[in-house]
Amino acid sequence: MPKRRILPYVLLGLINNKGSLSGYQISQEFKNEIGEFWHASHSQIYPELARMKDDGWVDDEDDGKSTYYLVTDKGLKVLRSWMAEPLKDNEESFSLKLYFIRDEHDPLMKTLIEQELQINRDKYSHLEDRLKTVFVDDEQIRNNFGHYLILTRAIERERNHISWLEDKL
Amino acid sequence: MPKRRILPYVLLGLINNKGSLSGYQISQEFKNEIGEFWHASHSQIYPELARMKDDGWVDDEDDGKSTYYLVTDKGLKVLRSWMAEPLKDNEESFSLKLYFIRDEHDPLMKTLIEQELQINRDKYSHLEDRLKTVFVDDEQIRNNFGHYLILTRAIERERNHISWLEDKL
DNA sequence: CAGGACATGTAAACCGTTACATGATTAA
DNA sequence: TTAATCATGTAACGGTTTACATGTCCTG
Repeated sequence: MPKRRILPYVLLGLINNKGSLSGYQISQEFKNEIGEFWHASHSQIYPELARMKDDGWVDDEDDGKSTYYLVTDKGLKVLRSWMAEPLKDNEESFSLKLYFIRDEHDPLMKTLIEQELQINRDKYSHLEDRLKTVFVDDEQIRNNFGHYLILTRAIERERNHISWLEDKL
Repeated sequence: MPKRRILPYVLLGLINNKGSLSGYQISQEFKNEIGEFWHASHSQIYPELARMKDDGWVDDEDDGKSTYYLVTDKGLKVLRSWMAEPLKDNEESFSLKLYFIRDEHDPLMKTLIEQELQINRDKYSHLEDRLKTVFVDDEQIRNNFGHYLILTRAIERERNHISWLEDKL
């Protein structure tokens, strides 16, 4: 399977979050929190917006200074359908999709958190197994100390993430 | 500046950790913990190993079945020099470099943790500032609930990471 | 003896960054 | 008035993935 292009969904989500945005404004958005999970340079953004307009996902309004884009009904459907797709293994998708939820009571939120919880519980138990099988004795730890550290760190990170997710449910 | 190629350093670090590895074994390694931070497919690994051999970073030994690679003195210097470079903003480099530290008492460990701590304290205070400026009232939170969640989650993640780093020092 | 794992290699496609360009507006 | 920011666009380059290829070895 080809690597899933998610840039168009990110753009849809950003525009939808703010109501309307210009290409330049989108490029500025990536300096904020969204930039923790995704980034795109202006040379990607402008052509992508043009393609999205061709596909009828967005409309544009030009005020003479900038071209502002708005999500169409079709675009909103595309966005929601992407957001409703089951999460894959990567945490970025979870964060991105969560970021694009505006309404406190959107039912998608619970689904997302439950999916992420499942993924992370599996990962957690996998990491614990690895710790037990790879580091059977102290010598293993002493001779691969960095590996030991990042593994225990990963376990602690998962634990922290899981308890946050449980708390939000 | 061109995007820094770190694949050769990752290969050096992996081979150095295990003593010797074949291309195939390296591709399998990415299924383990290292895969959390970096991945490469075999179509990248084999040509890269050939280049590294040309550059004298590794030697190879063929047992008829597989070609095993070993880090040369020159390769070890290259690896250590990369590991000693100041960390940039991304956590992957920290994890990778830590992973490549075998000896519990390697002085590089303290330096790495201190650098990572500095980076994360800065990030933490930046995120706290963002929270204060973006979410000034409850209405902001209600209307951008996903954004609010991922921001508070990011803050909690940093807090957890920072206290782990402090603990290890 | 067939299917899966081992083992290595190259070519094409894809996606993203950097660099190259241009011009308007605004603040020092 | 000049440097920075706003604003948009395209071309070249580079790194990674996917697909195409091939052959061996081992296990059920």
